[in-house]
Amino acid sequence: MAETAEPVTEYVLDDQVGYVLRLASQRHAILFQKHVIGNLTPAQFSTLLRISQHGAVSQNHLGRLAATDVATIKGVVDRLKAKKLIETSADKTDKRRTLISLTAQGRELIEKLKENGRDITEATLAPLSPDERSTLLRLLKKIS
Amino acid sequence: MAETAEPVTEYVLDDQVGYVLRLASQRHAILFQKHVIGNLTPAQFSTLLRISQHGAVSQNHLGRLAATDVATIKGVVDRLKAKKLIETSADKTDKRRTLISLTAQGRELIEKLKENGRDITEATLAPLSPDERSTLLRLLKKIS
DNA sequence: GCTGTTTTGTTTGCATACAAATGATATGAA
DNA sequence: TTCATATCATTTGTATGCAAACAAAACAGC
Repeated sequence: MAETAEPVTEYVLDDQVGYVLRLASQRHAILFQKHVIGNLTPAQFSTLLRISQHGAVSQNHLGRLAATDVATIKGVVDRLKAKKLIETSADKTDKRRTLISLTAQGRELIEKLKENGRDITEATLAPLSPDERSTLLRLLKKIS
Repeated sequence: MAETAEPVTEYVLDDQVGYVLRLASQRHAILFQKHVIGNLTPAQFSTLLRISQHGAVSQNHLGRLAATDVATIKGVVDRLKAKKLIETSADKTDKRRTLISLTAQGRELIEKLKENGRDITEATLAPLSPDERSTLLRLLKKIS
């Protein structure tokens, strides 16, 4: 009953949380792209919603709100600006800052985006029961 | 009791599965980078393990095994080759194919990587009980 | 054998994502 | 006030990740 070195348990890549997180994210990305309006990316979508929630924000602050790196948020902001969904203005009290806010067009889009986001979440969670959905959310938040 | 349009439920970005998947992936990526040996990325790590499991494979097949796009797997293979962990040879029966296999150095690394991978998974899942861990894995696979 | 279709590998373009470094500006403490 | 420190925005470099298009080779059906 002793003797042999117990093989801890075989290492199965498909059972590692990082790998499965990647697979789930991949499927969600496909569904997102399929359903999203305006050719927005997930990063652009989240960023728009954060501005809508928070009002005018600096770029760095916006990055923190949307869990996006400073180097990455710049590109996102540039592209949203090119799409005329956001606009920038100088912060009078702090010359380092650029205030970012929604354009009229951006504000108009927000409600549609929320509806859109619900559809995307629904499609992603379709294989799960209501209980499983809340459990998944709870556990994902716990490891975040 | 009727009259007003029921607000479906407010749209809370932090409760959308896509956003939370991204947050969980971010934390995992940080832990991965902190613990991994040889400066491997998650993609490089998975790819090495797949070659180890499967033996010599073509590049496209390897991409499918590791859930990595053909355009992406090329870069991963290039970098693993530059690190001298894998090597390529011509497929005699199919001139289109390049067979990819581990080098001696790559084979040597595999067992350490499995140990390493267990540590990374453990760190990522640390906030969860054993039951919660298997539930999370099960639900993630279900939406993949 | 021919031919239409697939598969394989490559390249380009776009969009995250993060580390690290830099310059400009703010701010707090000496 | 001045100086060390912190914050803001930007830039560079590296690595995924996917769409689209391409040439070469293989294959399936006739």
